[in-house]
Amino acid sequence: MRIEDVKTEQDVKEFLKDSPKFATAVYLVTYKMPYGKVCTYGRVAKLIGKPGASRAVANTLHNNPLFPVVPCWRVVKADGGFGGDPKAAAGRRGRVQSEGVRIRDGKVVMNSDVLY
DNA sequence: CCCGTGACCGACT
DNA sequence: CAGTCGGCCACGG
Repeated sequence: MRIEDVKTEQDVKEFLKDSPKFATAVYLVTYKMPYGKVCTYGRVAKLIGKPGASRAVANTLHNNPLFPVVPCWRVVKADGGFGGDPKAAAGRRGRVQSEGVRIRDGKVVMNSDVLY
């Protein structure tokens, strides 16, 4: 299964059939995130029934094998900041901003409107 | 099965 | 409001 052919939720599941259960759940939730919205690592953890696993979520998204099908750039830190390698972080910030999300001091302006 | 590794979080100073 | 601190947890070696 090639990444170019992944176009539906089923395709995503198929592509990740050999991945750990937790990782699959993370990518699936992220896959559903709407354009122009963002979510925090902690919230994603709760959404998949693993409250407290924010770090694990981050580790997982760091190795996103389905970029850009799975919009991992829409997942940010609790304070709206972008973690990881500064270069990559800047790239994700640019994408989020291009989707119309307001950025201030390098961080997403967190509010109920942009929060998924 | 223990251990180190992080794109983290919330509480507290 | 900016740091610090302890706790968290899946994953791979």
